Formats: sequence, structure tokens, C-alpha cells
Amino acid sequence: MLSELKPTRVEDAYLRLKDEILQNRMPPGFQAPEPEIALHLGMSRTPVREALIRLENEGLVRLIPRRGALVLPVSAGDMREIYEILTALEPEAAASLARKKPDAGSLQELEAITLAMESALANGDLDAWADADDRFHRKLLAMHANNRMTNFVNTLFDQVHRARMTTLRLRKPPEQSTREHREILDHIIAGDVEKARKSFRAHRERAADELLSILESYRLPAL
Amino acid sequence: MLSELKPTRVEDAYLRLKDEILQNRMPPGFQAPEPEIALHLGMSRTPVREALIRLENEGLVRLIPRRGALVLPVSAGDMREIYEILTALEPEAAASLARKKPDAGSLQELEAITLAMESALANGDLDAWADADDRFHRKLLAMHANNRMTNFVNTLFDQVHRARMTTLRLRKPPEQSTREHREILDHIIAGDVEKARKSFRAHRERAADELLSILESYRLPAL
DNA sequence: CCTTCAAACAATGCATACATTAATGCATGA
DNA sequence: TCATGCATTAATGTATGCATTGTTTGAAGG
Repeated sequence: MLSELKPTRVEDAYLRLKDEILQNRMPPGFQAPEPEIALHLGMSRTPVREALIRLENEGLVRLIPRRGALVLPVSAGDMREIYEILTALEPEAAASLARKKPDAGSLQELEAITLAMESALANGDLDAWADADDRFHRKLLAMHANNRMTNFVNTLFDQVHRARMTTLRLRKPPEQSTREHREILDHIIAGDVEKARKSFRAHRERAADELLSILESYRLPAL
Repeated sequence: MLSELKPTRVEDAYLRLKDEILQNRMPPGFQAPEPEIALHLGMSRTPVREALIRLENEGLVRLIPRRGALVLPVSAGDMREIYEILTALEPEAAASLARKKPDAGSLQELEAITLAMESALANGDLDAWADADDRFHRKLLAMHANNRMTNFVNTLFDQVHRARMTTLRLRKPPEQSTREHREILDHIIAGDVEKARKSFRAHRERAADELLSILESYRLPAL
């Protein structure tokens, strides 16, 4: 209904480039001038330029005057920034959800995602686990219905996506994270505002610590 | 040093348009097609387009396919979204500042801004008061050194700017806000993390309530 | 007088053109 | 060999051109 009636080239360029970046096919450090990207995408510079500006706003790319677009690495410092924001915002969203009892359908969906995460963990399917993790966080945000918050946080998720994917296999199975998701969901369902907030906050703080310590122990200054 | 070595037209268009919007010379609801804006700014459509895209990302404008750029009003719902985010983020920044004791120079500056606010209140100079208020919030953010947070929150400040300016004169002198700023500053200086957080949170929650109730009592659905 | 339809108009999305200017490479000279 | 400077190359920033398509106007018909 509200979807693009007219698929525009800018949109196409944006989506394709973003995908290449997130899937690490255009890894951090990759650099290319506009004409080259335009050629690669089979369109003129104009829509490419607009797509790049958008990607720059979202923190995935930097446009350097005579050198083209640079795919940005995400440093430990970036992670700290990002996780600090997530730690402040997501628990607020969870608390608000606990307060205003979401509709059954949405809760149902969150439940399904949580189950998917639990079974992925049981099966040792890390990709499925990461996918469920991502979906849980995004769904929760979407349910909260603060569009500005949702959009912003989603760009942060995108920024850390690569880092999460690579660290995923450098650590123990994410049992604790899985338990925490279940716990958060329970608190929301129970309508316990403060516990929902606290749990989520703890979840984020632990995740941040874990991620940063992995980066440190593997000497990964950036991803 | 880091300033624009090359003032570009995009930048110029962006700054001028943003200024017109914030100063209410292009009021909410104002609408104009790209060619008209380009003419007004004395340049071609290309840089105007890029500037408009940027303003759209920042939530000041909406680009409607065949009708041009529309200066967005800020509704009560928008306010709620924005203040919810501010309520989550700013107290975090304040708490973090209290924790890691900022350098004397910065504190000095915050102190000066707070004094300016207090004297503006005493003199009944509302414009000076609003300016000090804005500077306090922005300075505090800047001191916290989380660029993503700073940039994002600054765009939110911009979005509510008009609303704040008009409600400024529809209410009692902002004595409480002034006291709260002082209080927050004291807690930061004292290094009391929890009190800094709590005070700031209360400050924001009260401000949001106040603003929304003014909108309601004056029947202003949007600004 | 109101509705309907078509033709004219106009704005966008995109491609292309072009001037400016930084980066690069090469030749020259120490 | 290495530094210096000039010529070449190429990327950006901006302007312009153009096809598509939504909007509007006005005339004809009910």
C-alpha cells in the first residue's frame, strides 16, 4: 500500500550499496569514486550521488572530496558510542511497552522470535540466532511506535551489523543473551516496567562489554 | 582549521534554508517546488536538491513528489517522540559527565552559560534566556563527546526550536527550569552521577509536560 | 451550472555536459 | 639517485537538457 509505487534509481542504488556494505562484499576501507560506482550499478552519477549522501548520513560511508566514497570501519570507539545510545534508548522502549501492554498479535510475534532464538541456540545455528536477535530488537522498537527513535536506532544496528557478525563466531554460544531476551519478554508481558527497563539495560551493558573485550583480545581495532 | 576550505553551494543552500525555517520565515506548511527555491537562492536545482534531502533527513522538511518541499509542522505527537528521546539520552550524558569530571575550562563555560540564564531570567529577557537554555543543552552534549549522540540530539533540538520559541511567551517565567539547570550543573561538579541523571530526567520530563499542556490549553495542534 | 475529458503545463528523476582543481606521473636538473 | 615542478589526468560540484508523468485549465456536453 504505502510501498514504493515507483522504484527509483536512487532507492535501488541505496539498497544495493547498503547490502554490499553490510554483507561485507564492500569491506571497510573499500574506496571508489562516483563514476566507478555509477558504472558498477549501471546508472549515471546523479542517483548514485544521492544514494551515497544517504549512506553517509547513516554512518556507513564517508565521502572524501577527491577520492570517492570510503566504506567506514567501525572502531571500538564507535562501538562505545553506539552501545551507549542503545543502552539509553532500548530499555526506555521496553519499559514503555511494559507500561502500555501491547496487543496480542505483536506479543505473539515477539514470542515467536524468541522461540526461534532459543531453538537456533539449541541447534547451534549461529546465523539463525543472529537473525532472531536482530529481529527481536527491531520488532521491539517498532512496537514502541516512536518513529524517530526507531529510525535512528535502526541505523545504529546497521552500523554494528558487521562487527556483530564477525564476533559471533569468536565467542562462546550466546546462552546468556538468549536467556535475557526471554526475561525481557516476560517482564513486558507481566507489565513490570522497572524490571523490563533494568533487564534490557543489563542486556545491553553486558553485550557491549562482551563485544569490546572480544575486539580487544583478538586485537581488532576496527571492523 | 577543520572548517570548510571550500564553501560549497550545497552547504550554502542548506544553511540558508535551515535558517529560514528555524526563524519561521518559511513557516510550517510553506511549500515550494525545487525550481522556485533554486531561483530564490540564485543557483541551479542540483545543489538545492541535495540540501533539501539533507533537511528532509533532519526532519525539517518533507519532499513531496510533484509538489515540492514542504516545511513540516511539529505536532504534539512529534514533541512526545522527541522529548522521550531527549529524556533518555541527555540524562545519560549528564551522568557520564558527572562520572568523568570534565576539565575546568568546559565547566567554566557551563557555569557562564548558567549565569547568563539566571541573569536573563532576572532581567526578564526571554530571548537571552532561551539562547542560554539552548547553549547549556548543546554544550553539555558536546562535552560528553559522543558524536553520534550529539549530532542526533542536535537535530532534535532544531526540530523543536520553533515550538520552544513560541511557547516561551505563553507561559510563566521559567524560574524552575533555571533552578534545575543550576542543580544539574552542581551535581556534575560534585561528581554525583545518580543525582545528575535524576535531575536531568526530571528537568526533561517537566519541560515536556509543560510544553504539551501549553499546546493543549492554547489549542495548538502543531507549530 | 456542474461534470467530464483532453490538451497544455510543470515538476521531478535522471542523464549529460562542463569548469575547476586536486592528484598523479614524468621529465628535468641538482 | 632524488627532489622539483610542470603537464596530464580525473573527480567533484554544478548547470543544463530531456523524457516521463502528475496536475491543472478550459472547453464541450449533460
